[in-house]
Amino acid sequence: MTLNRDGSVGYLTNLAGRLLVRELERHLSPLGLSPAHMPVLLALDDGSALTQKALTERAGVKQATMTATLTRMERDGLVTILPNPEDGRSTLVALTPLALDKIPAVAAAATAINALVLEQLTPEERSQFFGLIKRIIAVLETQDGAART
Amino acid sequence: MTLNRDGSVGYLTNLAGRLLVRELERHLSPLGLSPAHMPVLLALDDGSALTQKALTERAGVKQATMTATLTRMERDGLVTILPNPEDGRSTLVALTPLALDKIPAVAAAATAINALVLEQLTPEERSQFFGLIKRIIAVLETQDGAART
DNA sequence: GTCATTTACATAGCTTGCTATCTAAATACA
DNA sequence: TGTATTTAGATAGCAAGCTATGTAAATGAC
Repeated sequence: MTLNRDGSVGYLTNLAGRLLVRELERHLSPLGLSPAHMPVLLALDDGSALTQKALTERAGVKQATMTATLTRMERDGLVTILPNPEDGRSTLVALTPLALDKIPAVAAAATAINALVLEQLTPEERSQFFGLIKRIIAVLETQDGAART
Repeated sequence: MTLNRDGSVGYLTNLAGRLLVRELERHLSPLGLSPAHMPVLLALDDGSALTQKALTERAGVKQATMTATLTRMERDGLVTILPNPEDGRSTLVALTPLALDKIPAVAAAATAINALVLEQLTPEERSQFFGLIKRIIAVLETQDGAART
């Protein structure tokens, strides 16, 4: 093993990301929800409606991924997807009462996981971590945007 | 949006992880390789053979995930999977010459991505980041292990 | 006003992750 | 020795990520 994973930003960040998804999955599955639903739930938790495009941007996933996630959420009675009267190409997505009812429990799960991780860190370390990971995201988003050109 | 993603360890870490995978994918696809191959390639790059169990542990994925990845790699001529003469339950996995030939390019890709990200950070920030993410991983692995009980 | 381009979403097909469960070999122990 | 347990992989089935491509509506250029 020439390259070692202990010095690899990619390996470590990816592993941490997957472990966080597993943990969130454990909290959400009793609610009939899963991690990919989170950005949609949080964006629409005030009962508003957004286009698929807006949700795609907030979630940081590709458009086709969001279409698939929303299709499953509609199938499971979590969202309604209606034509946008202002633009025949787009749709407006809103949470159903079933999903809105679950919001408090979702918020509690998100808070609990954040706390589980952050309580290991001092306040200074927390802001270091947030600052560093956001800078890493910024570099990678630049690369990702450039690749699309 | 009651909870915001800017203060969510999960959202940010997961996003960074996915952006890193996308970047690695861009480097590896011209080689006929993909991100999930990396832990296998790095573990066996000296021509040695390891059991599937050992590879599973190094990659940090579940056993069934590794079986699927190795099956695809075998299909694509990247690994050989042979019965372990020492234990009839297990198998020994080794890279083929085709895969071994690609190792230098794989190492270059890994180094380039690491450098792309890390050159944005001061040496002190780099060690901060590694220290913090490893502590986060440690907490989550404890949770993950406990859930299996 | 018409045609080309752009935009929003849908669809197809793949990989990679997961859980749950099955089989067969090895190990433990009574 | 013989049965029970544990362990290593395989298999099935699903979710969620991706790329590439198709379709229909909106926009823009003339």
